[in-house]
Amino acid sequence: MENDIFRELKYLAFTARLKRISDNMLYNAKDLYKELELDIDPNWHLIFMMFKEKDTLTMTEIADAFQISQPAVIKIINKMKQKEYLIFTKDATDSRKQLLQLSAKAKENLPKLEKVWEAGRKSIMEILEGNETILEQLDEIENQISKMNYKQRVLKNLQDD
Amino acid sequence: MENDIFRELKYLAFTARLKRISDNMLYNAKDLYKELELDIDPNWHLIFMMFKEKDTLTMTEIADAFQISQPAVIKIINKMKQKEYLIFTKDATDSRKQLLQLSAKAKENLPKLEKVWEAGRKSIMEILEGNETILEQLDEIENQISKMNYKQRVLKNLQDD
DNA sequence: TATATTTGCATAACTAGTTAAGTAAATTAA
DNA sequence: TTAATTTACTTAACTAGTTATGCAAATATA
Repeated sequence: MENDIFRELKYLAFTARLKRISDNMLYNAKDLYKELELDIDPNWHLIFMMFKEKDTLTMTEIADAFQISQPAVIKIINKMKQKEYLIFTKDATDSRKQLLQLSAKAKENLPKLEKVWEAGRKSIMEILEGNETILEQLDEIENQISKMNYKQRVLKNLQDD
Repeated sequence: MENDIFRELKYLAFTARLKRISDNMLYNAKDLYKELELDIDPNWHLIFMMFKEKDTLTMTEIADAFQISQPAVIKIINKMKQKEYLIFTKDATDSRKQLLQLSAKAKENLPKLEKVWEAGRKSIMEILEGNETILEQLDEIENQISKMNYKQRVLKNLQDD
Protein backbone atom coordinates (compact mmCIF):
# COMPACT_ATOMS: atom_id res chain seq x y z
CA MET A 1 0.00 0.00 0.00
CA GLU A 2 2.91 2.39 0.63
CA ASN A 3 3.56 2.40 -3.08
CA ASP A 4 0.04 3.41 -4.02
CA ILE A 5 0.18 5.64 -7.09
CA PHE A 6 -3.22 7.16 -6.28
CA ARG A 7 -1.95 8.65 -3.06
CA GLU A 8 1.19 9.99 -4.69
CA LEU A 9 -0.79 11.69 -7.42
CA LYS A 10 -3.04 13.49 -4.91
CA TYR A 11 -5.42 15.76 -6.80
CA LEU A 12 -4.86 14.03 -10.12
CA ALA A 13 -6.24 10.75 -8.80
CA PHE A 14 -9.05 12.13 -6.65
CA THR A 15 -11.87 10.87 -8.87
CA ALA A 16 -10.28 7.46 -9.34
CA ARG A 17 -10.02 7.07 -5.57
CA LEU A 18 -13.67 7.91 -5.03
CA LYS A 19 -14.50 5.35 -7.68
CA ARG A 20 -12.25 2.72 -6.16
CA ILE A 21 -13.86 3.10 -2.74
CA SER A 22 -17.44 3.22 -3.98
CA ASP A 23 -16.92 0.23 -6.27
CA ASN A 24 -15.38 -1.70 -3.41
CA MET A 25 -18.33 -0.94 -1.13
CA LEU A 26 -20.83 -1.76 -3.88
CA TYR A 27 -19.38 -5.19 -4.59
CA ASN A 28 -19.07 -5.89 -0.88
CA ALA A 29 -22.75 -5.06 -0.47
CA LYS A 30 -23.78 -7.29 -3.39
CA ASP A 31 -21.75 -10.11 -1.95
CA LEU A 32 -23.28 -9.56 1.47
CA TYR A 33 -26.86 -9.72 0.21
CA LYS A 34 -26.01 -12.88 -1.69
CA GLU A 35 -24.56 -14.49 1.41
CA LEU A 36 -27.61 -13.50 3.45
CA GLU A 37 -29.82 -14.89 0.64
CA LEU A 38 -31.65 -11.60 0.24
CA ASP A 39 -32.88 -11.01 -3.32
CA ILE A 40 -32.30 -7.26 -3.20
CA ASP A 41 -29.76 -4.86 -4.72
CA PRO A 42 -27.52 -2.45 -2.81
CA ASN A 43 -29.18 0.72 -4.09
CA TRP A 44 -32.70 -0.33 -3.10
CA HIS A 45 -32.39 0.82 0.49
CA LEU A 46 -32.45 4.44 -0.64
CA ILE A 47 -35.70 3.80 -2.49
CA PHE A 48 -37.17 2.18 0.62
CA MET A 49 -36.10 5.22 2.65
CA MET A 50 -37.99 7.50 0.28
CA PHE A 51 -41.11 5.40 0.75
CA LYS A 52 -40.91 6.03 4.48
CA GLU A 53 -41.75 9.67 3.90
CA LYS A 54 -44.28 9.26 1.09
CA ASP A 55 -46.10 6.08 0.21
CA THR A 56 -46.56 6.85 -3.47
CA LEU A 57 -43.69 7.95 -5.69
CA THR A 58 -43.04 8.49 -9.39
CA MET A 59 -39.96 7.72 -11.46
CA THR A 60 -39.21 11.41 -11.86
CA GLU A 61 -39.38 12.09 -8.13
CA ILE A 62 -36.84 9.35 -7.52
CA ALA A 63 -34.54 10.55 -10.31
CA ASP A 64 -34.65 14.08 -8.89
CA ALA A 65 -33.97 13.00 -5.32
CA PHE A 66 -31.05 10.75 -6.25
CA GLN A 67 -29.77 12.97 -9.02
CA ILE A 68 -29.36 10.07 -11.38
CA SER A 69 -30.77 9.77 -14.88
CA GLN A 70 -34.30 8.61 -15.61
CA PRO A 71 -33.13 5.50 -17.48
CA ALA A 72 -31.12 4.51 -14.40
CA VAL A 73 -34.24 4.85 -12.23
CA ILE A 74 -36.32 2.85 -14.68
CA LYS A 75 -33.86 -0.02 -14.51
CA ILE A 76 -33.80 -0.09 -10.72
CA ILE A 77 -37.58 0.26 -10.42
CA ASN A 78 -38.35 -2.37 -13.05
CA LYS A 79 -36.14 -4.84 -11.27
CA MET A 80 -37.86 -4.09 -7.97
CA LYS A 81 -41.19 -4.65 -9.70
CA GLN A 82 -40.01 -7.87 -11.31
CA LYS A 83 -38.92 -9.16 -7.89
CA GLU A 84 -42.36 -8.10 -6.59
CA TYR A 85 -41.20 -5.40 -4.20
CA LEU A 86 -43.20 -2.69 -5.99
CA ILE A 87 -46.68 -2.20 -7.41
CA PHE A 88 -47.30 0.06 -10.41
CA THR A 89 -50.56 1.91 -11.02
CA LYS A 90 -51.38 4.54 -13.61
CA ASP A 91 -52.19 7.99 -12.29
CA ALA A 92 -55.92 8.65 -12.84
CA THR A 93 -55.46 12.33 -13.67
CA ASP A 94 -52.20 12.10 -15.62
CA SER A 95 -51.85 8.90 -17.58
CA ARG A 96 -48.18 9.47 -18.33
CA LYS A 97 -47.31 8.85 -14.70
CA GLN A 98 -46.60 5.51 -13.11
CA LEU A 99 -47.48 5.58 -9.43
CA LEU A 100 -45.15 3.38 -7.44
CA GLN A 101 -45.92 1.76 -4.10
CA LEU A 102 -44.31 -0.85 -1.89
CA SER A 103 -45.91 -4.27 -2.23
CA ALA A 104 -47.11 -6.46 0.64
CA LYS A 105 -43.98 -8.58 0.14
CA ALA A 106 -41.82 -5.46 0.57
CA LYS A 107 -43.61 -4.48 3.78
CA GLU A 108 -43.34 -8.00 5.17
CA ASN A 109 -39.61 -8.11 4.52
CA LEU A 110 -38.97 -4.61 5.81
CA PRO A 111 -38.08 -5.50 9.43
CA LYS A 112 -35.54 -8.08 8.29
CA LEU A 113 -34.05 -5.66 5.76
CA GLU A 114 -33.91 -2.83 8.25
CA LYS A 115 -31.74 -4.92 10.54
CA VAL A 116 -29.24 -5.33 7.73
CA TRP A 117 -29.34 -1.65 6.84
CA GLU A 118 -28.83 -0.67 10.47
CA ALA A 119 -25.79 -2.95 10.64
CA GLY A 120 -24.64 -1.28 7.40
CA ARG A 121 -25.06 2.15 8.92
CA LYS A 122 -23.00 1.13 11.92
CA SER A 123 -20.32 -0.29 9.63
CA ILE A 124 -20.01 2.98 7.74
CA MET A 125 -19.76 4.80 11.07
CA GLU A 126 -16.88 2.52 12.04
CA ILE A 127 -15.15 3.03 8.70
CA LEU A 128 -15.51 6.82 8.98
CA GLU A 129 -14.58 6.95 12.68
CA GLY A 130 -12.54 10.05 13.38
CA ASN A 131 -13.19 11.30 9.85
CA GLU A 132 -16.86 12.19 10.06
CA THR A 133 -16.21 15.65 8.66
CA ILE A 134 -15.85 13.99 5.28
CA LEU A 135 -19.64 14.15 5.04
CA GLU A 136 -19.64 17.94 5.23
CA GLN A 137 -16.69 18.05 2.86
CA LEU A 138 -18.68 16.04 0.34
CA ASP A 139 -21.50 18.58 0.70
CA GLU A 140 -19.04 21.35 -0.05
CA ILE A 141 -17.56 19.50 -3.01
CA GLU A 142 -20.97 18.88 -4.56
CA ASN A 143 -21.76 22.50 -3.95
CA GLN A 144 -18.60 23.61 -5.77
CA ILE A 145 -19.38 21.28 -8.68
CA SER A 146 -22.91 22.61 -8.97
CA LYS A 147 -21.54 26.16 -9.22
CA MET A 148 -19.16 25.22 -12.00
CA ASN A 149 -18.63 21.65 -13.07
CA TYR A 150 -15.35 19.88 -13.70
CA LYS A 151 -15.47 20.23 -17.47
CA GLN A 152 -16.18 23.96 -17.32
CA ARG A 153 -13.35 24.46 -14.85
CA VAL A 154 -10.84 22.59 -16.98
CA LEU A 155 -11.80 24.61 -20.06
CA LYS A 156 -11.42 27.81 -18.05
CA ASN A 157 -8.05 26.74 -16.67
CA LEU A 158 -6.83 25.82 -20.14
CA GLN A 159 -7.59 29.33 -21.35
CA ASP A 160 -5.85 30.98 -18.44
CA ASP A 161 -2.42 29.93 -19.78
CA MET B 1 -30.69 20.74 -3.26
CA GLU B 2 -32.03 21.39 0.27
CA ASN B 3 -34.26 18.36 -0.12
CA ASP B 4 -31.45 15.99 -1.02
CA ILE B 5 -32.20 12.59 0.47
CA PHE B 6 -28.53 11.60 0.38
CA ARG B 7 -27.57 14.34 2.82
CA GLU B 8 -30.42 13.52 5.16
CA LEU B 9 -29.46 9.85 5.26
CA LYS B 10 -25.87 10.64 6.24
CA TYR B 11 -23.96 7.38 6.78
CA LEU B 12 -26.56 5.28 4.96
CA ALA B 13 -25.95 7.12 1.70
CA PHE B 14 -22.18 7.55 1.96
CA THR B 15 -21.34 5.08 -0.81
CA ALA B 16 -24.02 6.41 -3.11
CA ARG B 17 -22.64 9.92 -2.69
CA LEU B 18 -19.11 8.85 -3.56
CA LYS B 19 -20.52 7.14 -6.63
CA ARG B 20 -22.58 10.15 -7.61
CA ILE B 21 -19.55 12.45 -7.45
CA SER B 22 -17.15 10.10 -9.21
CA ASP B 23 -19.66 9.33 -11.97
CA ASN B 24 -20.26 13.02 -12.45
CA MET B 25 -16.54 13.72 -12.77
CA LEU B 26 -16.03 10.77 -15.10
CA TYR B 27 -18.74 11.85 -17.54
CA ASN B 28 -17.52 15.43 -17.39
CA ALA B 29 -14.04 14.22 -18.29
CA LYS B 30 -15.30 12.12 -21.20
CA ASP B 31 -17.29 15.05 -22.48
CA LEU B 32 -14.26 17.31 -22.13
CA TYR B 33 -11.97 15.04 -24.14
CA LYS B 34 -14.63 14.77 -26.81
CA GLU B 35 -14.94 18.55 -27.03
CA LEU B 36 -11.17 18.94 -27.22
CA GLU B 37 -11.14 16.22 -29.92
CA LEU B 38 -8.68 14.08 -27.99
CA ASP B 39 -9.11 10.36 -28.62
CA ILE B 40 -8.24 9.35 -25.07
CA ASP B 41 -10.20 8.05 -22.07
CA PRO B 42 -10.31 9.63 -18.62
CA ASN B 43 -8.46 6.84 -16.83
CA TRP B 44 -5.49 6.86 -19.20
CA HIS B 45 -3.70 9.69 -17.47
CA LEU B 46 -2.93 7.40 -14.52
CA ILE B 47 -1.35 4.90 -16.90
CA PHE B 48 0.74 7.67 -18.46
CA MET B 49 1.84 8.74 -14.98
CA MET B 50 3.07 5.23 -14.26
CA PHE B 51 5.12 5.29 -17.46
CA LYS B 52 6.89 8.40 -16.18
CA GLU B 53 8.56 6.30 -13.51
CA LYS B 54 9.18 3.14 -15.49
CA ASP B 55 9.19 2.88 -19.25
CA THR B 56 8.12 -0.76 -19.42
CA LEU B 57 5.13 -2.09 -17.50
CA THR B 58 3.09 -5.29 -17.36
CA MET B 59 -0.65 -5.76 -16.96
CA THR B 60 -0.17 -7.12 -13.46
CA GLU B 61 1.91 -4.17 -12.33
CA ILE B 62 -0.83 -1.81 -13.44
CA ALA B 63 -3.58 -3.86 -11.80
CA ASP B 64 -1.63 -3.90 -8.53
CA ALA B 65 -0.90 -0.18 -8.57
CA PHE B 66 -4.50 0.80 -9.33
CA GLN B 67 -6.07 -1.97 -7.28
CA ILE B 68 -8.47 -2.87 -10.02
CA SER B 69 -9.01 -6.31 -11.54
CA GLN B 70 -6.89 -7.73 -14.33
CA PRO B 71 -9.80 -7.85 -16.78
CA ALA B 72 -10.34 -4.14 -16.19
CA VAL B 73 -6.68 -3.44 -16.96
CA ILE B 74 -6.80 -5.58 -20.09
CA LYS B 75 -9.72 -3.57 -21.43
CA ILE B 76 -8.03 -0.23 -20.80
CA ILE B 77 -4.69 -1.39 -22.19
CA ASN B 78 -6.17 -3.02 -25.29
CA LYS B 79 -8.00 0.16 -26.11
CA MET B 80 -4.81 2.18 -25.70
CA LYS B 81 -3.09 -0.29 -28.02
CA GLN B 82 -5.91 -0.15 -30.55
CA LYS B 83 -5.64 3.65 -30.58
CA GLU B 84 -1.88 3.22 -31.03
CA TYR B 85 -0.79 4.75 -27.74
CA LEU B 86 0.94 1.57 -26.60
CA ILE B 87 3.29 -1.05 -28.02
CA PHE B 88 3.18 -4.66 -26.83
CA THR B 89 6.18 -6.97 -26.85
CA LYS B 90 6.56 -10.43 -25.35
CA ASP B 91 9.03 -10.77 -22.50
CA ALA B 92 12.05 -12.74 -23.78
CA THR B 93 12.57 -14.60 -20.51
CA ASP B 94 8.93 -15.11 -19.52
CA SER B 95 6.62 -15.56 -22.46
CA ARG B 96 3.47 -15.17 -20.35
CA LYS B 97 4.25 -11.49 -19.89
CA GLN B 98 3.24 -8.69 -22.21
CA LEU B 99 5.68 -5.82 -21.96
CA LEU B 100 3.94 -2.51 -22.45
CA GLN B 101 5.56 0.70 -23.67
CA LEU B 102 4.36 4.10 -24.82
CA SER B 103 4.35 4.45 -28.61
CA ALA B 104 5.90 7.30 -30.57
CA LYS B 105 2.40 8.70 -31.05
CA ALA B 106 1.89 8.72 -27.28
CA LYS B 107 5.17 10.54 -26.70
CA GLU B 108 4.38 13.08 -29.40
CA ASN B 109 1.00 13.83 -27.89
CA LEU B 110 2.26 13.96 -24.34
CA PRO B 111 2.92 17.72 -24.09
CA LYS B 112 -0.58 18.52 -25.34
CA LEU B 113 -2.14 15.98 -22.99
CA GLU B 114 -0.13 17.19 -20.03
CA LYS B 115 -1.55 20.68 -20.46
CA VAL B 116 -5.04 19.25 -20.15
CA TRP B 117 -4.11 17.12 -17.13
CA GLU B 118 -2.51 20.13 -15.43
CA ALA B 119 -5.71 22.12 -15.99
CA GLY B 120 -7.57 19.12 -14.56
CA ARG B 121 -5.36 19.08 -11.49
CA LYS B 122 -6.00 22.78 -10.93
CA SER B 123 -9.73 22.19 -11.32
CA ILE B 124 -9.73 19.50 -8.64
CA MET B 125 -7.77 21.85 -6.37
CA GLU B 126 -10.48 24.48 -6.88
CA ILE B 127 -13.25 21.99 -6.20
CA LEU B 128 -11.53 20.80 -3.01
CA GLU B 129 -10.54 24.28 -1.85
CA GLY B 130 -10.84 24.50 1.93
CA ASN B 131 -11.49 20.77 2.12
CA GLU B 132 -8.08 19.39 1.23
CA THR B 133 -8.07 17.17 4.31
CA ILE B 134 -10.50 14.92 2.47
CA LEU B 135 -7.45 13.37 0.82
CA GLU B 136 -6.06 12.20 4.15
CA GLN B 137 -9.53 11.11 5.21
CA LEU B 138 -9.75 8.94 2.11
CA ASP B 139 -6.40 7.40 3.10
CA GLU B 140 -7.81 6.61 6.52
CA ILE B 141 -11.02 5.18 5.08
CA GLU B 142 -9.16 2.90 2.70
CA ASN B 143 -6.99 1.88 5.59
CA GLN B 144 -10.04 0.99 7.70
CA ILE B 145 -11.54 -0.99 4.83
CA SER B 146 -8.31 -2.92 4.32
CA LYS B 147 -8.33 -3.92 7.99
CA MET B 148 -11.90 -5.21 7.82
CA ASN B 149 -14.04 -4.70 4.77
CA TYR B 150 -17.62 -3.49 4.61
CA LYS B 151 -19.14 -6.94 4.24
CA GLN B 152 -17.20 -8.36 7.19
CA ARG B 153 -18.20 -5.40 9.36
CA VAL B 154 -21.88 -5.74 8.51
CA LEU B 155 -21.84 -9.46 9.31
CA LYS B 156 -20.10 -8.71 12.62
CA ASN B 157 -22.59 -5.95 13.46
CA LEU B 158 -25.52 -8.24 12.64
CA GLN B 159 -24.25 -10.78 15.15
CA ASP B 160 -23.78 -8.20 17.89
CA ASP B 161 -27.56 -7.81 18.32
C1' DT C 1 -58.85 26.01 -30.67
C1' DA C 2 -55.05 24.56 -33.20
C1' DT C 3 -50.10 24.49 -32.50
C1' DA C 4 -45.85 24.42 -29.97
C1' DT C 5 -43.57 23.16 -25.91
C1' DT C 6 -42.79 20.56 -21.91
C1' DT C 7 -43.10 16.49 -19.13
C1' DG C 8 -42.93 11.48 -17.92
C1' DC C 9 -41.52 7.41 -19.25
C1' DA C 10 -39.16 3.99 -22.29
C1' DT C 11 -35.63 1.84 -25.29
C1' DA C 12 -31.14 1.26 -27.48
C1' DA C 13 -26.38 1.44 -27.51
C1' DC C 14 -22.47 2.47 -24.86
C1' DT C 15 -18.93 2.49 -20.68
C1' DA C 16 -16.01 1.12 -16.93
C1' DG C 17 -15.98 -1.76 -13.75
C1' DT C 18 -16.93 -6.72 -11.62
C1' DT C 19 -16.68 -12.19 -10.91
C1' DA C 20 -15.99 -16.79 -12.74
C1' DA C 21 -13.62 -19.79 -15.39
C1' DG C 22 -9.87 -21.13 -18.43
C1' DT C 23 -5.15 -21.60 -20.75
C1' DA C 24 -0.33 -21.74 -21.04
C1' DA C 25 4.08 -20.82 -19.01
C1' DA C 26 6.98 -20.78 -14.98
C1' DT C 27 8.10 -22.35 -10.46
C1' DT C 28 8.07 -25.42 -6.48
C1' DA C 29 7.98 -29.81 -4.28
C1' DA C 30 7.99 -35.09 -3.99
C1' DT D 1 12.04 -35.20 -13.21
C1' DT D 2 7.38 -35.62 -13.06
C1' DA D 3 3.41 -33.58 -10.74
C1' DA D 4 1.20 -29.81 -8.35
C1' DT D 5 0.83 -25.05 -7.74
C1' DT D 6 1.16 -20.38 -8.92
C1' DT D 7 1.37 -16.61 -12.13
C1' DA D 8 0.09 -13.74 -16.30
C1' DC D 9 -3.12 -12.96 -19.18
C1' DT D 10 -7.69 -13.78 -21.55
C1' DT D 11 -12.63 -14.35 -22.44
C1' DA D 12 -17.48 -14.40 -21.27
C1' DA D 13 -21.34 -12.84 -18.92
C1' DC D 14 -22.97 -9.54 -15.78
C1' DT D 15 -23.91 -4.70 -13.38
C1' DA D 16 -25.03 0.08 -12.57
C1' DG D 17 -24.59 3.87 -14.51
C1' DT D 18 -24.52 7.17 -18.90
C1' DT D 19 -26.28 9.82 -23.43
C1' DA D 20 -29.28 10.05 -27.41
C1' DT D 21 -33.60 9.43 -29.17
C1' DG D 22 -38.51 8.84 -29.35
C1' DC D 23 -43.43 8.85 -28.12
C1' DA D 24 -47.64 10.12 -26.02
C1' DA D 25 -49.97 12.96 -22.72
C1' DA D 26 -50.42 17.40 -20.60
C1' DT D 27 -49.82 22.29 -20.65
C1' DA D 28 -49.00 26.87 -22.51
C1' DT D 29 -49.47 30.06 -26.26
C1' DA D 30 -51.00 32.54 -30.68
